[in-house]
Amino acid sequence: MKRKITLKQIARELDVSISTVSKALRNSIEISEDTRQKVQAFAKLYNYRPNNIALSLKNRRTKTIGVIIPEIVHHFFSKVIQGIDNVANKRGYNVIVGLSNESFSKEVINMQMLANGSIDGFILSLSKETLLLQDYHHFNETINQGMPIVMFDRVVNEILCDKVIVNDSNGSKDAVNKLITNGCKHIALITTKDYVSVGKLRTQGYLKALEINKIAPESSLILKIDDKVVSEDHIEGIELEIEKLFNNNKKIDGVFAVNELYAISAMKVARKLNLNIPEDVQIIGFTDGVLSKHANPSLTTVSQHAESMGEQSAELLIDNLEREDEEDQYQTVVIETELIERESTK
Amino acid sequence: MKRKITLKQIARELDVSISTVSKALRNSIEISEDTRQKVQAFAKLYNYRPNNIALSLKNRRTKTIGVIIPEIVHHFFSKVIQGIDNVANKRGYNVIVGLSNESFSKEVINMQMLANGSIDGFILSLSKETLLLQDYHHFNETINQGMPIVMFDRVVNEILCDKVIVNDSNGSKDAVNKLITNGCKHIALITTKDYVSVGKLRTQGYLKALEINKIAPESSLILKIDDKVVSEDHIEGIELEIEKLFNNNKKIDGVFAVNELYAISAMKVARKLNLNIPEDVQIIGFTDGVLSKHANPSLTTVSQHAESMGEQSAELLIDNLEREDEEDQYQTVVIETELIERESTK
DNA sequence: ACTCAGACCGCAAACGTTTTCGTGTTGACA
DNA sequence: TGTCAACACGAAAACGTTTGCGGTCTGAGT
Repeated sequence: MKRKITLKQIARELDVSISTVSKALRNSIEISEDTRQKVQAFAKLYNYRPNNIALSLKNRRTKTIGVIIPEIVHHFFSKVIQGIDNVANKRGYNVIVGLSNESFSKEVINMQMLANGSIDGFILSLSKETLLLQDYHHFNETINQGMPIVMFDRVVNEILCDKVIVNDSNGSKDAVNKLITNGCKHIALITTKDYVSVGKLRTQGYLKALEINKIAPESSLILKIDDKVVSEDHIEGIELEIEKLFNNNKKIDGVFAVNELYAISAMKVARKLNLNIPEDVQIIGFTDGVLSKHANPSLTTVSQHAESMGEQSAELLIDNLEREDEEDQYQTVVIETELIERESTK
Repeated sequence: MKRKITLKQIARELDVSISTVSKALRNSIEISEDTRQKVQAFAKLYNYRPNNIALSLKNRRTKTIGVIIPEIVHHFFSKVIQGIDNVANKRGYNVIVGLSNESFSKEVINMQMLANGSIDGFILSLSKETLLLQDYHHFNETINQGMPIVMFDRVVNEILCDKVIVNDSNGSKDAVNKLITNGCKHIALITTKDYVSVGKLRTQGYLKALEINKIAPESSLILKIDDKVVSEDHIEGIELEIEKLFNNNKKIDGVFAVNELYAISAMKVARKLNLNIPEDVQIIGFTDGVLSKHANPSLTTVSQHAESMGEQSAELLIDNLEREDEEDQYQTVVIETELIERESTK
């Protein structure tokens, strides 16, 4: 088990100086053809590769970007990471991930761990707890230290940085519009509490669509679910709430849910109540995940183009990192959604 | 925008030497109470944190582990990453991910990028192409350079390193056994081509269960699907093959599929052919993902405890990294599966 | 007054690079 | 033979840490 070979070892072995080796490997004209060949041959033989850490220290850049997301076992977020990884690789960067688990303190800790030289910039989506507490000091601190941040999906206006968001309200509006043109008269909304920015925006889209179509919103048709907890675990609670919603509003003939899980749960409840989909009730979800695609019946849904979000976030960040002039002109990229029609609507 | 503060700056500001600052911050008794307080106060004020890269260079360890997986938009793999991240965080390590996209060359490139000092060790699962080509030189090279590797799930015997695998054959055997005790007489197997190690093992488990129950295997009941391509995209092809399987074997009353997608596809086909689940045909899948849980009917499945796999892989790697004696005694941890019974079986 | 032990602190090396600036050796040319 | 450019290479600094060692005080003990 031989350790990785260094410039110093090559130098000693070939009886030249370290600088000569370095220059020879970088094809400097300062070095004679002879020595250059000799060094390069030797380096190739021993499979020399410059030590990344040393380079990072010298260049004061790591060519690594840090990604912090609330959870990774989630179609949307993993798709975003895939997008990030695509362009990061293409542009010579590595990706290091941190999971906040929707917790404020883990988000802070993770950022501190990475902000001390390990990475050049952040791409992140805020944890629910952070959104709830509205404590954003850690973002401002890292930005003040000259480390750029790109926020995606769950963003917050108070922070000045690049952002990539989806047109949540428009997407929702279109979805609800679709339900209305499909003949739905009493459309329920299953959404999150308002502190989740995307939930709020999607709620607005729902209301907008009703307004346009001159339908009076009924508060009894709007169910705001509070899932501070990680979603996977308390589905039963969700289903219970949805069942109450249905039972209290027998005339519901359409459902718009702000995420996949809520939509699937609504489907399950509807089935339990012997409602046929899409004949008796039509359902549309948000986020085009694997569940929507393979559900039975498959779910009409609003696609957020997660991979594209990741790609654009990465481009934005790397552009910023490699920009010479220090002119920080932050931009917000808005990605349009797309309604993917499947079997849960007529 | 002030850059991150360094020891040198603190030293200059307080008119002491760099070493004094360093020692003061680490509470060395060499430094007087006075200066210690002064330095620490100043450091706290300016929110000093030691530069990670410099530390990595000095200590020749990065406290970072590299994870290379075939794809991340995949419940199993993301769950493994979550497990890895759990213990990595707990033990003070960061996680940097690389995606091979099931491609051999991307796997090699990714490993080379990370092996040059960026990380202390690897946790990885082989790409399908690597398994097909059987070219493992990159693993041996990194191991020879003193960088430990832990392989999980898709492993290969030729490489000497720690491994974490699931008891594929046993899990499959139990599943098929379950079908048999549930009354199934003609059980189909939907599996992968043999070069995928786990597919092969699960096939063996299927055969074993038949053997134990004195049922003669029929080759016409075994469907080996070749999906070199990333799975998401060509589901139609899969369904077509499965439909042929059903049509050619009208007496099929049980299906064991080596992954979730195949199982779901089988369900879809069965439904299309007006077969009731679980009355006419019972189905069991492998991998307890989100699809199985929320399918309709929900899918009985063999859980691999993905998160636990990730955790154990990380423990194994970090133990190895932090072990003083160089005694490499590689171990293979076998994780037992668990049959999770849901609605797709009686 | 001399010695000596602490107490307190700085120097310098080391980790592995890259790069600037020198320095010594050629050969050509006057 | 002396001068000077071209050529080939080395020394050293820098990135930001940690740490062994040596140095300079002060005060106490003889």
